[in-house]
Amino acid sequence: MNKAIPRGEDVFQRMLAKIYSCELAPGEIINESNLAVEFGVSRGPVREAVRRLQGIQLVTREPYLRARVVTLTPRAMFELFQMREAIEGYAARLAARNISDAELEALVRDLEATRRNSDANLAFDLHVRIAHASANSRIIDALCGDLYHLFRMYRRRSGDVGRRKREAFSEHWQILRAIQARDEDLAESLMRSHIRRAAEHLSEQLPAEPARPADALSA
Amino acid sequence: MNKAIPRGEDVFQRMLAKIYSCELAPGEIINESNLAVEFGVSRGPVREAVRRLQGIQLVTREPYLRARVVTLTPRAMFELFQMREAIEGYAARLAARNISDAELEALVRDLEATRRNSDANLAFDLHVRIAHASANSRIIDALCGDLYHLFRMYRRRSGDVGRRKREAFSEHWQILRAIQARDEDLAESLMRSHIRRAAEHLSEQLPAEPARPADALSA
DNA sequence: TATCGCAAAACTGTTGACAGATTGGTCCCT
DNA sequence: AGGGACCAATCTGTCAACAGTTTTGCGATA
Repeated sequence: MNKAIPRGEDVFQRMLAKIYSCELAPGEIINESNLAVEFGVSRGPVREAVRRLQGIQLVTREPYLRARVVTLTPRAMFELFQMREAIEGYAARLAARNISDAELEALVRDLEATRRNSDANLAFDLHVRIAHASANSRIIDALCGDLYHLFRMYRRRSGDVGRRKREAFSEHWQILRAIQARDEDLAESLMRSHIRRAAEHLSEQLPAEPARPADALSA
Repeated sequence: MNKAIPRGEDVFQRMLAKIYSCELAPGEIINESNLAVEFGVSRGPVREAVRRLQGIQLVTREPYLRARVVTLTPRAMFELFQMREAIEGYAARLAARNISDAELEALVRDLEATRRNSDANLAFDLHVRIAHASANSRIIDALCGDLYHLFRMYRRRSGDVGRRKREAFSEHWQILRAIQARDEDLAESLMRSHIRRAAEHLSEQLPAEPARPADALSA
C-alpha cells in the first residue's frame, strides 16, 4: 500500500513556503537544528531539504559554513531573465512547431478568459502552458523548476501590478498569434522581447536594491 | 585552517567517475548500503551523493523505490541537444556582445593550436570557453553542470571520432569569426546549426539504442 | 501447473549521539 | 588602546541503530 509521505519531502515544501513568504528572508542564515525542532523532526530530513533547496539555487552554502537563503541582487535578476529569454524563447519556437490544434484552441480560450477575470496568476500561467507545449521535458523541468521558483521570489519582492499587466496581456496575445500562424521565428522573437520588457519593468520597481545581507539577524 | 574535505563530496566525485566509466551503467540499480561499504563510509554521505546526482539528472529515484542511473534514450538525447541549442546559442550571442579583445585573442590562438595537436578535449573546450565568455553565471553553471555531465555520458557511449572532428573544427572557426565580428545574430545562428549537426551525427552513431533497462541485474 | 496471499528479507527513511570545523569572545601581550 | 592567540560555544558532518515500506520467495490452494 502506498502510504509514503517522506518527512524530507514535507520539510522541503514547508521551507519553500517559508522562503516565498519571506519568513525565511533573503540572506538569512539557515540553522538545521532550529528548523528541526520547529518542524518536529530530526536534523536528517531538514538537511536533505536544505540540500535540495541548494540544488535549485534558492540556498547558497559551502562545506562547513552556514547556509543562507539566496540574496536577490539586481545582477542575479538580470542573469535570470537572460536565461529565461534564451529558454522561453526557444520554448515558444518549439510550441509554434509542435502544439496541437486542440491545445492551441484551449490556450486561446483561456487567455481570452483572463481579460475580464484579471487574475495575475492566470496571466503567468501562459508561460507555463507554452513551456509544456514545447513538448521537451528538459525545458519544461527547467522553466517550472529552478527558474520558476527564483522568478517567484523576485515577483513577490516587487509590487508587480497595474499598468504592466495591460501591456503583458497584449504581448501574450501577439505571441499566441505567432504560434497560431506557426511562425517559429516570430514566436521566439516576440517571447524574447516580452521577457526583456518584463525585466526592464521589474528593475525599475526594485530601486537600487537596499542590499542588506544580514539585517535579519538584528530581529 | 581550511582542512575541510567532506566525505559526501568525495563520494559524489567517485560516483560521478563510476557513472562516466560505466562501472555504474545506465539503468543500473544504486544500492546505498553496498556503496557505503565499498567506499568505506556510512550510508549518510552516500545518500547525500545520490541526492546530488539526482539533482543534476544523472540518477532517477522515487520515494521508497530504488534509485537507478539514468537511461540514455534517443528521446532524452534529442531533448538534451535542443536545450543546448537554446542555451549555447544564446551564450554565443552574449559572447559576441561581451567578450574582451584579449580573451578573444586567446581563444583564437587556442583554437588554432587544436588544428595540429588534435585533441578532442581541446575541441570541446571551446564550448566551455564560450559559455564563460557569456559572462552570465547562471548560463555558465547550466552549461558546465547538468548539461555538461549528461552530454559527456552520451559522448562516451558513441565512438565519436574521425570525420566529424574535421567538420566540427571548421564550424568552431566560423563561430569564432562571427564573435570576432561582433555579429550576435550570426554567432547564435551558427552555434545552433553546429549543435544540431552534432546531434544528427550522434544519432547516426547510436543505432536505435538497444534499450535494455534492467539487463544489469542479470550480471 | 499456475495463481494468490503471506511472511521474511532487503532496502530506504529517520533518529539521536558523537566527531570535526568554524565562529565569537576573552584575555594577555605589546 | 589595539592586535593576536587561545578557549568555549555553536554548528555542520558522520555514524550506527531503529522504523516503515517495498520486494522477494515460499507455500497453500484451486
